[in-house]
Amino acid sequence: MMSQTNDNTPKVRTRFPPSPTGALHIGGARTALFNWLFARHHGGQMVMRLEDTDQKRSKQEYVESIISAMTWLGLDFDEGPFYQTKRMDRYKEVVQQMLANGTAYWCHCSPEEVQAKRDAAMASGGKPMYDGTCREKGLGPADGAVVRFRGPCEGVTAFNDLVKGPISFDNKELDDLVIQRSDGTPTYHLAVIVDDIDMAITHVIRGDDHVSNTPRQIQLIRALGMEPPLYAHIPMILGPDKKKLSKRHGAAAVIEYEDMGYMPESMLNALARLGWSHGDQEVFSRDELIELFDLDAVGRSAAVFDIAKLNALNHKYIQSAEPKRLMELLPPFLAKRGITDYDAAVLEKALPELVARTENLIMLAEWAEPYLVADPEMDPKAVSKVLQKEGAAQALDAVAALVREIGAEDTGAMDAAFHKLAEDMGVKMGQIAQPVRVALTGRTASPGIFEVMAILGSEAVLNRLERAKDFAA
RNA sequence: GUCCCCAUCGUCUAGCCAGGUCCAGGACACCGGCCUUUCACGCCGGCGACACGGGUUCAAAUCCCGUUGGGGACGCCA
Repeated sequence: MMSQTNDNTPKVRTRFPPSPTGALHIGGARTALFNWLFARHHGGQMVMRLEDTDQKRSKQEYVESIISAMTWLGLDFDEGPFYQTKRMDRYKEVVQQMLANGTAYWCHCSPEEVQAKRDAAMASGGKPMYDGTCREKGLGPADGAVVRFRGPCEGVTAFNDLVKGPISFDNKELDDLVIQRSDGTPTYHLAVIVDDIDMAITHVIRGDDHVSNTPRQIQLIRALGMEPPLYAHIPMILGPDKKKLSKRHGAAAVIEYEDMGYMPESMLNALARLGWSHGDQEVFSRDELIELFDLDAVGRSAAVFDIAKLNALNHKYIQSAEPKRLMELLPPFLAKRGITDYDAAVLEKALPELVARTENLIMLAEWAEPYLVADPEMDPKAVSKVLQKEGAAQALDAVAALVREIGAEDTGAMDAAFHKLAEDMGVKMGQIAQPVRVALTGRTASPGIFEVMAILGSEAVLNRLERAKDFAA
């Protein structure tokens, strides 16, 4: 159904049209992703458009934050960003055209009058709609007048939604909506359809909160003698309480996840799996997503965004990431811990031992710290629980001797030496390894002790062993 | 209120369109075990769902109707 089978079929062009009244949220990002994937999969294009006609709420800083969130996710666009506020003349022109061909009319009803009629309709059990008072009056422009669409009163407006299937609305349910405000600016519906047509959009992929907007937009487009694009309404994303995802649910802005230590590839993967699937596959690279994504595998029901799943994915991605990739993502997180000057070679050596233990970049930085600073902070609990125990000082001395003899870098030999030492001292491995671990890292948890020694190198190991004796009993 | 949409484990979902291979599969989470010098990783196992009621059919998670529940829309917001 979606494949482009003949040359007359226009090339796929999708659009992502956020209104710059806030940061890019999970839901918007998923919409952007689906539009982007669909366009990329079909070798088409995505255009970026900013629906900023609400000049009170739209801000340039939001434009920048939305685009930077998209950049973080790697969602680029082929055209734009276009600003609706820069296309006002065009919208006015279209309104004039509709006024001229009779598909729109001037309405002099005041907002208060209209609202009163709506309330009355609602009170008597009907749908709150404009009653068409000015529809046949043949009025002209006036102070405070708006322009309304002259919608069909009979029949149905139907469309075949690419994810939900056939949907139809009785035209009686649709009232004559305002297309131009009294200040001369266009309303949302008018601006959207003009843009979708002018920008040659072939597929409108958006949240299913727009389903009921669709018949009106189709009518508007037809009133201009044009054919509407195809529509695909994707299910909404809900919070854990099954309500529309919002700030109440904690981090909803995509960009916050960057600061929380998530890799963009994790986020992309998690977003893709919300409402879309490919059999039992859970992990997808960007390229796989492009290759496999299509609208027919998009589900119809709303999905709850589960942070635990994102965590699991992030863990997986960190674990399988190239050290190089991690090293380019890590500096900001290290800097937050005050670590700006460190030996990159040590970090690179440590990384493979650390990744299995962390599910985000914040944790990774935390785990990396003891290897990157000269005197890692000693956890008081670790000191009292391990270092200040009977035999800890002797173990430290014995290990120092081993290091001088074998060198901390020879993991295999050190392993053997530790076992022999434990046997000679008549203690369990843990009674040697734990004091050494605390001495070397300041903590009770770390990678394997031999790996830790190899990462640090003989010199640092000896220094730390010596230093730890001050803490030992 | 009216209209529209949706309904499989706690969560994301496969299966549904082309009914039997499904006493429903995977992933995350959770629980237990193994591994083990710590913390993890990993591995093995467990718990756990077709919203309800009718119908069609030899046979329904799959098709139809209804009920219930949820969501959305009904702006001179987008």
